[in-house]
Parts: sequence; C-alpha cells; structure tokens
Amino acid sequence: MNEPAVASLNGKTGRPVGFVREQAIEAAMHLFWKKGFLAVSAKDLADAMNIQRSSFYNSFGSREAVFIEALRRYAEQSPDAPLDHVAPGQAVVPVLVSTLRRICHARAKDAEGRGCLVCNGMAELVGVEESIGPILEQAVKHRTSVIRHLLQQAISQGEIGMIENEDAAARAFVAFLIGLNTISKIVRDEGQLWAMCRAFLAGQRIPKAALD
Amino acid sequence: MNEPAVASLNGKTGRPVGFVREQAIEAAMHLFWKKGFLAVSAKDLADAMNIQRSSFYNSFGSREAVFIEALRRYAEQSPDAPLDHVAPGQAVVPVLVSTLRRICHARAKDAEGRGCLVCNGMAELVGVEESIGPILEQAVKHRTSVIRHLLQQAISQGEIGMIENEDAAARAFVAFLIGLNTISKIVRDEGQLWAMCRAFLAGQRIPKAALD
DNA sequence: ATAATTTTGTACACTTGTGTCCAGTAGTTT
DNA sequence: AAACTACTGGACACAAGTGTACAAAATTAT
Repeated sequence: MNEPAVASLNGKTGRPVGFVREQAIEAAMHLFWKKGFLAVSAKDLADAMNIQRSSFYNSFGSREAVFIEALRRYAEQSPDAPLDHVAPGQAVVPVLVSTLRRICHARAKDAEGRGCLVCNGMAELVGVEESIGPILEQAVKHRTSVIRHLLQQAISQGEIGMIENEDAAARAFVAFLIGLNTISKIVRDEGQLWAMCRAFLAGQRIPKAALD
Repeated sequence: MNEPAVASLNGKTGRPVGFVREQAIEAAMHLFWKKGFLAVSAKDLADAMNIQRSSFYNSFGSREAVFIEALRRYAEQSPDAPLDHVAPGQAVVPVLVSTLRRICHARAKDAEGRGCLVCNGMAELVGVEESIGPILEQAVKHRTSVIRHLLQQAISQGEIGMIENEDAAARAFVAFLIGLNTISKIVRDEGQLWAMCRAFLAGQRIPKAALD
C-alpha cells in the first residue's frame, strides 16, 4: 500500500492493517449514501475503501456489517446529532430551530442531493433486510423519543405552550424531518427548504420570534 | 395457460396474449412495493406475473418499463389520488383531512407495512436511476403543485385563513405526507398515525372542528 | 536475524442475473 | 385450411457477484 499504515492498534505483533479503519468506513458511508444499500456490491466497497475484496471480507465480514458501521459514523456527523446533547435547563427551541436550519443547509449544500442515509435506508430496507431494518427502526424510535423529551422540556421551561398529545407531536416532528430529508433530493434550494421548515414550525406552536 | 385469454384487443389476427396486462402490472406493482426496485429481478417479475421470462422481455421490455407502468397503476389506487379530482367550488379541507385519514388507514391495514411505493422509490432511486428517478421527481412536483392549488382554493373559499408562503406550505404538506408514509413502515397503529396527522393539521391552520 | 502474525493479491467454484434467440406449440382470424 | 401471432421452454453467451482459500509479502516483537 501507499500509506505507511497506522491502524491496527491492537498492540499485538504482526503486519498492521494497510488502511485506517475509520477512513474506510467513511468511504463506505459516502458510497451507501449516494447509491443506497442494494446498489453497492462488495467489490464497489473494496474499491471505494482502496483495499482488496479479500481484505474487505477479512476485515469487515460483510456488506451488512459495513453498512451498520457506516450508520454509526453517519449518526456522528448528521445535522440532527445535536438533538442528542441538550442539557436539562438548556433552551430547547433554539436547538430545534438550528437543527432544521442545519439540515436545510447540509442537504442543499450536498451537490449530489443524497438526502439522509437513515431516511433512504428506511425506505429501502425496513421490512426487507433482516439485519439492517431493525437497526433503522431503532434509530427512528430513538429520535422520536428524544424529541418527545425535548418537547416536554420545552413545555416545562415555558418555551412553548402545552401540547395535547406529546407522543403524536414528537412523531409528527420526526415524520416532517423524514419528509424534509427525502424531499431535499428534489427541492435543491436551501431557501425553499427553510421556508418549508418555517411553514411547519409556525404551526407547531414555535414562536415566530424564534425563527430569525 | 389456464386463463382463456382476453388481453390483446389489438384487433389483429393471431394468438392473443395469455395474460391480462393490467393484472400482470398489478402483480409487479405489489412485488416492487414490497421489496423495492433493485431487489426485484426479471425472473422475480416473470414469476409474479406467472409468465416466462422470455414472454416478460417480449411484452414489457425491461424491469424499468414495468416499474414505470406499475407507478401509473399505483397512482390510480393510491389513497391520495382523490386530491387530483377536487372540483372548483368544492370544499377542500374535508378532502385533505379524509385523504390523511385514508392514508393512515391504508398504511396500517397493510400487513406487510410497505409504506408508499412512490416514497420508497424516491428514497431508493432519485439521483441514482436515470429513467425512473425523473418520473418520481415529476410525481412529487405534481403532487406539490396540486396541493398548492388546493390551499389557494381553500383560502379563496374562506375555509382557512391567509397563508404567508403558499409554495412553502404546499411543500411542507408534501414533506409531511412523505414522512407519514415512510414512518408508517415503523408506526403500525392507525390511531397513532392519525394522531400524528392531527398534530400536524392543528398547526396548519386547519380548524379543529374539521378533524372529527 | 528470526519467529510470529496479519494483510495482500490472486484464484477458484458457485450462484445469480441479463438480454437474446429459436423451434415447437397453441390459439384466432380470415 | 391458411395465415398469423403469441406463449413455452430451453439454451446461449456473458457479466457480476459471493464467499473461501492460500501462498507470498510485509511488518513487528523477541
């Protein structure tokens, strides 16, 4: 390989792996993100990772395993990741609003218009692929639960008024997020995406003042 | 074949086709709906249509062509089809509400939890598949345009108040529809789906009285 | 250096899929 | 009965993909 090799880190003897695992996963993530899961073969992955197919099987095991690792990697850099790190007492509404803004920005900025890896995967794999489908389901349920807690926090902090059905409101918010991410493959203008968010938020009891 | 054959209708001489084209397309539609486009091979389609693979190529040409016909078939029976047939003067809000209700009902009733063929296809194929992607884009743009007109009609008929940005409101509505259809693969309960719609509609200036 | 260890490149055996083609057969119309 | 057309079933020639195996090469620890 060209690169000097800095990966194994297992402290054991022997030849170290010739690639940086995180970089390989990142390359796989981008490929899955662009083409979806089914359209990507083991050869495609090995090529994108710049390793041999045998090394690929040796180090990662299967396409499914890599996709699952790619999902983890994706979650870390996803524009809605900050939702997971809101502290008690912290203002919620600005986080929700800035997250939507970040999504609009990221989706419009992506020249390939790939949308969201999780949303794409959901449409493609839930109910179809046995190992990945449930993980995507879990991701959506987790996101819903986080948003429900955020809404409750926002209410108790007096940022928004009472909500009749918090479960339903959280699910509706997630549904809008999914729709926003998906439609961003077609609506490519950040301004138009953000206007959609404003139209949505205006209804969800978010004070207009919070929308800049 | 078992069936007596009633398909050709081209008025010409010769043996008629041994299957009813619409039924074959319907079978293909259900298969695509369940497994997505890429996961379905020509052999799968021929089997589902109960014809030989050679007859399949002979009569339909390609997987892509069948998918496109399946989309047309799908559009006819889709729960949001009634949106296309609102007459001027007709009340709009009840149509919007009943459409959402119909979607919730249809998605929950589908034991396989397949969601929406168009939404699934969008996530899987837009920006990836050259012949089908643009058609799905077109479908979404058409749906958006229809909803914008419906919102305008609703406003001019005094059913709802003025809307700041009608384009954005229409797109937001479509995004919610996409999200609703997609999340219906995970949220399998009709009551929960409908509660999401209520939460969404309540914000979209739809009078609560219209929600039953 | 030498031993230990792990990747790498290539190969193999298989499976699946594609698109086309054709001879044989079976219905329909004239 | 003849002409015509479509299906059947099988075949062909490829192209791709899958998962495994193994000798050769590379690198570290002793």
